[in-house]
Amino acid sequence: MANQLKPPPPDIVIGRLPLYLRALDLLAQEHKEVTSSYELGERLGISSAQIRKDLSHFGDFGKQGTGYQIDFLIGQLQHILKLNRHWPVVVIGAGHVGLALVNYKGFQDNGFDIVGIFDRDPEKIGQEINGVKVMPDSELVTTIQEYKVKLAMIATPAAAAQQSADIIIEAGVRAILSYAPITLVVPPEVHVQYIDPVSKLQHMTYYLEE
Amino acid sequence: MANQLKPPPPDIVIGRLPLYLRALDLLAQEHKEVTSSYELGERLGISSAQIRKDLSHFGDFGKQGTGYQIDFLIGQLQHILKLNRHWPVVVIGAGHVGLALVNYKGFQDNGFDIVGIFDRDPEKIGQEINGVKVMPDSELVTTIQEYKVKLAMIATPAAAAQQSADIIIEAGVRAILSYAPITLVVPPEVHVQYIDPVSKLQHMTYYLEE
DNA sequence: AACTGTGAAGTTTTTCACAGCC
DNA sequence: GGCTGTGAAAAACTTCACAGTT
Repeated sequence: MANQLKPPPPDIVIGRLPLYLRALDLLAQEHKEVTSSYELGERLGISSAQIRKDLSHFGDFGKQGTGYQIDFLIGQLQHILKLNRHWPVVVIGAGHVGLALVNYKGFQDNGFDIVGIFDRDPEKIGQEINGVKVMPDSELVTTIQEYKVKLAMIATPAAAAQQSADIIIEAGVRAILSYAPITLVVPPEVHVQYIDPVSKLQHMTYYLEE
Repeated sequence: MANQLKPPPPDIVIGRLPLYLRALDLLAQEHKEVTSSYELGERLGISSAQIRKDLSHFGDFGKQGTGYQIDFLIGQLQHILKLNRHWPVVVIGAGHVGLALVNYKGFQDNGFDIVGIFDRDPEKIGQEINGVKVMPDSELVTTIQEYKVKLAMIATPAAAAQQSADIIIEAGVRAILSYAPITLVVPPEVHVQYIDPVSKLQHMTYYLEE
């Protein structure tokens, strides 16, 4: 008999779930109780078929003729993405980018708790931003272990990013959001996402007329 | 006779060109003169075949047996992406995110000149960050027209983002990098890219163990 | 020997279109 | 009538593999 293991949902599908969640949160704020793949699709600029197929990887969340119960679907997506808990996060690098991250309200609002920001420059140690004290790199490993931190944001110069990544992975970090414009080399069990506004601007200049 | 129009290069390919450019810039800084699709691929975690195919949409830039002349390829990519000039950019919203953008060195280093940052809050007007004065929204349209600004970064709260987009598009902006966590509705000739660190973290928590 | 450029093959992703249910 | 879930079809994207050039 053939092996009937379902393939895991594609990563590209996982990446869209946060968008669905955002749109659903907005609908809930508008006191709507039910929505459809058509309404969601229109709000997100995505086809309704794609939304239905994406969700079908995880279960039958809708009702034919009716659509999706918004509260219920939010709960399901939060469960799938493991968002029904708080996640401690560390920020590496206390330059302009690192400080902006600590100041950004969106993390706290969505259950990502910044438990520390770290820098190798002694000048920066001790200052407090948004209730978080800048600590020396020497405390990085103990902090990660103490809070069982799995998530980190790297906001160091490019030259320091790989070294930082090596240290925090060794200490237990398993997912990195990097603002440094270099490709990090990490073991396969570690996930990395990049944010590079310059690359996104350069992508769009292609389409601009001179 | 059949119509022999080549299809335009896929958008996903355009999106990788800035990465290639970054890797090439690094190689040039290391005083290397020649590279190969294999070396580039290894540095970027991309297959060599994909790099060759991507580049082949725009011309024959390499030499068989040798590889790619780094300076030459940098020049070609800059030309393709229209980076052999400076681009004026406006920032909408002078909160933490907007201010961090004005402070970020990467834009200036890559030819993106922030010519103004705007806010509707009178309290914020007049302060100067990194040589740029915060101006009231009322000066937005005239500034865009004066500098012929085609690129904008939106760093307002979600609730204000669509309205800001409408205004700047009307004034002439054709590409928007939005930090607001909502999908903007824009006419087809306007390009939009989003940066949402929360969504990227949520994408990765899927893969973490509880 | 080393490496490009590229058709062809393979894989992934999206869209279509409709049976089935409310 | 309105909407989901889903096989099947279509489209998009990536990799293979190799002829051709230096």
